[in-house]
Amino acid sequence: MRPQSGTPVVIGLSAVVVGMREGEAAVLTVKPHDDNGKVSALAGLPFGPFDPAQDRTFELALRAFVAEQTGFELGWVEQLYTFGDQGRDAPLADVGAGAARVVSVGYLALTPRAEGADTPDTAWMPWVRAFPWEDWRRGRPAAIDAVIAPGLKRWADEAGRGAAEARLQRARQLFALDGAPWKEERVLDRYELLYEAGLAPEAARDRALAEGRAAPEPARFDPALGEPMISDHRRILATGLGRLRAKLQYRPVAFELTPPEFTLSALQKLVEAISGVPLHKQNFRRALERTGLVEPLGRLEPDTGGRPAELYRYARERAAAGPPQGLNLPVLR
Amino acid sequence: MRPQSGTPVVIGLSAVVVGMREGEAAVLTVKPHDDNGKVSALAGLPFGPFDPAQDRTFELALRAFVAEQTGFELGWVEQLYTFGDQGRDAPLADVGAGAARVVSVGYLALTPRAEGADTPDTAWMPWVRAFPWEDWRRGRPAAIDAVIAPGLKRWADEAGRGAAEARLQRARQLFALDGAPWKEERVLDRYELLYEAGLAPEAARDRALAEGRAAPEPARFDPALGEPMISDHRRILATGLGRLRAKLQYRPVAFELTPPEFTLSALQKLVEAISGVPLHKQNFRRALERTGLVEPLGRLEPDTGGRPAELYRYARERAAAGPPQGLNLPVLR
DNA sequence: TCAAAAGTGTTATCCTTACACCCATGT
DNA sequence: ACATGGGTGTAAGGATAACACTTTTGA
Repeated sequence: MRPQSGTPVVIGLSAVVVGMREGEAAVLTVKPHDDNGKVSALAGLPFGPFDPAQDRTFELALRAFVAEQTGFELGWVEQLYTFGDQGRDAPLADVGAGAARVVSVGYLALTPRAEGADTPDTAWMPWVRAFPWEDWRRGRPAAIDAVIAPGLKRWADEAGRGAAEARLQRARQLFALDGAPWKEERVLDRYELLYEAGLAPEAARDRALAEGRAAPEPARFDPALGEPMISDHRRILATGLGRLRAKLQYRPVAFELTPPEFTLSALQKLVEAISGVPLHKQNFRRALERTGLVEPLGRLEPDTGGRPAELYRYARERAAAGPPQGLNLPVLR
Repeated sequence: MRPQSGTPVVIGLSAVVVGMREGEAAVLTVKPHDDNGKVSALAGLPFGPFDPAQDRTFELALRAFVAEQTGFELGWVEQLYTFGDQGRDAPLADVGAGAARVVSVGYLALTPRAEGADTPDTAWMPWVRAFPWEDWRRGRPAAIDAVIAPGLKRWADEAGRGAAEARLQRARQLFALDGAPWKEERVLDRYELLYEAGLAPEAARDRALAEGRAAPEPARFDPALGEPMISDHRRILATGLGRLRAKLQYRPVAFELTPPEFTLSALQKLVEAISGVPLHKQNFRRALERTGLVEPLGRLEPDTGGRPAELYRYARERAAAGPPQGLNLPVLR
């Protein structure tokens, strides 16, 4: 196997680190600065280079640079996806003399300890800030019908004949328009649709860069369309959240985000924060019980504001044994 | 982002191409030959380099070189995993002067047309040949208890105290020993276990290479332990099949493997060939019916050997609409 | 007429969904 | 006593798993 050309490849690693923070699901972000110390206005995911001469595996390299960059030790980690397409502002990097192609390998990491103060360079961002339309916990977000649907409609109308209907169809399916069901795990497809439709500010930026124009002033937080991120990081984040939401349904990943002891309400809040949909209390508990993955400790948590709640722990030993696993989501209403 | 060293990275692409062939699920393999035309004794997956200067996306590069190498046009394609660990015989490649680190991006591809004659260089291999223990269609494979379980037992006994029990536990869960349930989608974990336990010939080879010894004569097909492949290709294959089996249960991927018209029995045979478990006829049909993904054509297929069967087609339009999707597997017995 | 495969009916059981109500604490 | 969450009971409907039987062809 020989490379056909002199263009070198650089492999970058990025991490979607998810944890609970003050009852909200949050991701670890960094404010990148260039070599002159100028700090970017937009946040990014922790990312770093993979050194082919030194790093034995991607995962070890990832753990090392996240610890170095953010002071954070990762627990549960899994590979997400490898991004190599041109034109999504995963652009050229300088390497000695000349430009290199950057390929970035994204990872998803979960941690039960998302505490610790934010520093000037790192912060935990409630991920709903990046994707406000993904939060259905208090019902269908108004912005979907007020802003997103009209925007997509406009975009569909720009297309010729057959294409317009196909675009509308996609919009309907993904954003649950006209009574289509909401599929919470399709986070990436929704983001991609908004990107294609030009509703994500990253799209305009990438187009400008591709055409050699100056990138427009980065847009800031928009309550309907969310907060953009540097490079293709919001896309990687969407990939991670989609994967996490899907995984919730067939693997006991929720427990990678809990402290060692927790109440069932806290667990439910957690699953709701990740999946973005409200759950039916009793059915959630019954489903949990059926899995046998959780064990009451016989002790109470008094700080609930009402009746004290029983504390539970995750019975990890039983996770491997039982036939099925993973929670399912008895959606409320 | 700057590379820390002078070691270059080369990106390779590999494809797990799955199709039905004479009623069996098969993967497309190539017999690699070196520059002198000497052909390897072992089969490999189609693989090729990614050219950072020419190729816009991984997927386009993949389609191009698979077509070139095997004459095959791919249909449905999805990225599997990116393999970059050292020591799994994804070893160094020659690049001009000096060695490069090879990172390989694996893809899964499905095709309804696995016909066409084998050539000297390419062949469709029934994938059960690589993983005989994965075929439970005619009941629990005898080799599991006769060969694999004792082998794993020996391996566990080599470990000290606590470790031995952990190894046994893993073996029990993955290979359904002592009444543990069989989880058909854990193809990769099972292969990895066999590799760690030294029951896959690839392990001895990789150890020899890592220690600078000559690689042992490649072992050939073993009816219990399967047929090894070059490099880490059997691992990539296991990743692909595990993914495919899992996906069967929540996405309508089975139809990417069918011809445009098919009988329900043929579809059932197909799902059984992929998942490796026997299915309950009527419950399979009922489940299918519920999804509404399939439409009778009102015509019959006479060549069944018994009563003619009704022909169906996949109603792709309906796939996007309906709430759930994917078949589930009503396992027989 | 018989083998071979296609195709159906029926039931018990379990899971899911949904409704409504009771319990224990702090103020 | 009442507000605030924690924590049940129960019943309808639907999905699953398992049973065995009928139908239609070719040899």
